[in-house]
Amino acid sequence: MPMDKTDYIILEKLSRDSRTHCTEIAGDLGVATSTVHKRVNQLFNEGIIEQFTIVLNPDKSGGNMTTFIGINVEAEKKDEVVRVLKSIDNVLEVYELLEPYDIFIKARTQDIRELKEKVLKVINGTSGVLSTSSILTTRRHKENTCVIPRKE
Amino acid sequence: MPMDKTDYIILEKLSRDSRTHCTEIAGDLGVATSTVHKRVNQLFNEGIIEQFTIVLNPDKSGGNMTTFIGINVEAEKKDEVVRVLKSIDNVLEVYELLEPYDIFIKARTQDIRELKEKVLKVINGTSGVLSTSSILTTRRHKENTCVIPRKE
DNA sequence: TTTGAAATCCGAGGGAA
DNA sequence: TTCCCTCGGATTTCAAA
Repeated sequence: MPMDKTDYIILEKLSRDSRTHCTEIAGDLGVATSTVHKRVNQLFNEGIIEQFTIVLNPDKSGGNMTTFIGINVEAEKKDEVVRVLKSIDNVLEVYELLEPYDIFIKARTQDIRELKEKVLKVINGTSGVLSTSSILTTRRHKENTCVIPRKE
Repeated sequence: MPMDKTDYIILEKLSRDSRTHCTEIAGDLGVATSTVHKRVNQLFNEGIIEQFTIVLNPDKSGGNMTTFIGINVEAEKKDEVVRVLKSIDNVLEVYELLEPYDIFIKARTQDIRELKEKVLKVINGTSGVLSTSSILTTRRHKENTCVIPRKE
């Protein structure tokens, strides 16, 4: 079933603060609390909401160094390399692409030392990896998790 | 004040599901509910927890095409370009770096058409932008928001 | 700081429109 | 579907250790 304007508003509010009470959302929308409650459950059961989570401040927790790494691999070992990459905590994102790399990842570490120890060393020690190319960032200006759908 | 093991466990549980009841966490930890409640508030007030949010399934909401774009700009116009980039909904992340680009961004769109219309057109129409280089991805294997700190 | 109890408020489910 | 209502349970606060 397709989402309507009410769903978009719910998603937008939850995205801003997932602790927002159904009561409050219902008040803003002018509908019953139980209606919002059911909508949220539906959105979750349909998989539109993947999960409720928290965003940690990297400066104060796991580290604030972001590095993007392009990886070229032997074609037949790509799936295995992807599996290894996904298992590394410091590797937050893993993508497949056509060129100029086979795989592209985003790593988050405390510093260069941790990047080398926990990420690069593991990658370069993985069978099938031909080459890596790191793009080190110096500052993070924005980091959102998803595009909030427009309320058409 | 530094985080202890209890805090790490709370963060890990909330990260998995931010709707987890304080009661449940308290039960697992063997402490009082009010203790967990206070800890969570502290973590939030100290800014360690940046926000409570939801993760949307890109396939079913805003789009599932991820593109990384390297941008070179005139040095004196960098800040202004960053400001423009941050304001684009489809640009989820914005980083500064030294080389081979001045700015590196992650964009999320429904398709290539939207990428061109809502992202590339805007970027190339921004004063100070010298060149852009797009890395198109074909598949998303993993996408986490943050490294969950280890319970030392 | 943690706790335990008290009071308020919310979430969850069922039945009617 | 949405709404109303109610019960069980969670959140929140605070005094005491």
